Amino acid sequence: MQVIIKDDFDLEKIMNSGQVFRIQKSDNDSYCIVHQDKILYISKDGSNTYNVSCDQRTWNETWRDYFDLNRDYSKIRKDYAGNNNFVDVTMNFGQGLRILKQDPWEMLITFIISQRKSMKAIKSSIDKICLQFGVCLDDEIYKFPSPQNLCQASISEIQACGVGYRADYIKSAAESVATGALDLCSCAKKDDGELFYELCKVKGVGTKVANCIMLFGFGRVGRAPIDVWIERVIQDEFGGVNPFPEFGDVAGIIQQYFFFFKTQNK
DNA sequence: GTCCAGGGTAAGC
DNA sequence: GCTTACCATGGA
Repeated sequence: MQVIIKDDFDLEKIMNSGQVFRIQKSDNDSYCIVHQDKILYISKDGSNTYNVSCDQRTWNETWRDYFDLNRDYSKIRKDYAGNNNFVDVTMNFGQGLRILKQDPWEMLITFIISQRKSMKAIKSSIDKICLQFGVCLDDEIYKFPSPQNLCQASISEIQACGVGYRADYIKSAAESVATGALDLCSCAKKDDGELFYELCKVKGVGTKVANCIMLFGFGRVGRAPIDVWIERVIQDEFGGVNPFPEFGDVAGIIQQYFFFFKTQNK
């Protein structure tokens, strides 16, 4: 089937923006994306036209939301252009980026793993976890393991995926979600403050990781995670003053332009 | 071998 | 409230 996407949409940039670790690029410029129990193969076929492997209904009900296609990113770039050179440069450089709305449970584990790890090392660990504990969906493509799958694993089995001391955190988080002590479904209805508070109760989840889970798993695009790269931006480009409050309810999107620019131009 | 990575926890103050 | 030592491991 074919779909038309007119707004900012660059899968290569999205794949390399540090928010998603479950996109694989194949030789023929086709991307394979795993989301929950679904696989999407998508490739460009014209300026605004894409070939997708799903039907219209699945596209509308699953992937439009996943790609955040109801938000006008070009308008956001236009709204914030012309005030600050660094903002202009990074928005231009990152044109095509979007904030994906991924599975909250997967984001919880993914960003617990992310602490003090490079993006490549994160992807390597996620791949191993899916291979070890996830269900096989298709040829060599594995679902991210469920909370039940993961809390049945031993600490040493989890550690074998290269996560080091984070294995304790992962096990504990999986137990919280599996037992219902942490209900991610009801979390989706909470406001930002309450959701942040709930996530920070999980061992291994602090301010930065909680904001990543909110931004990439709950679509809370007002949240701007501050990691080592963004901290450098604040020091080098804004004189040590956190600029994100001025970007209001799209601070997380601006943050993503900054992060992508910095990590691609190191 | 050395340094850094999308940080957090617990102890100490 | 704010510092600081420590945490395992992969990748450059």
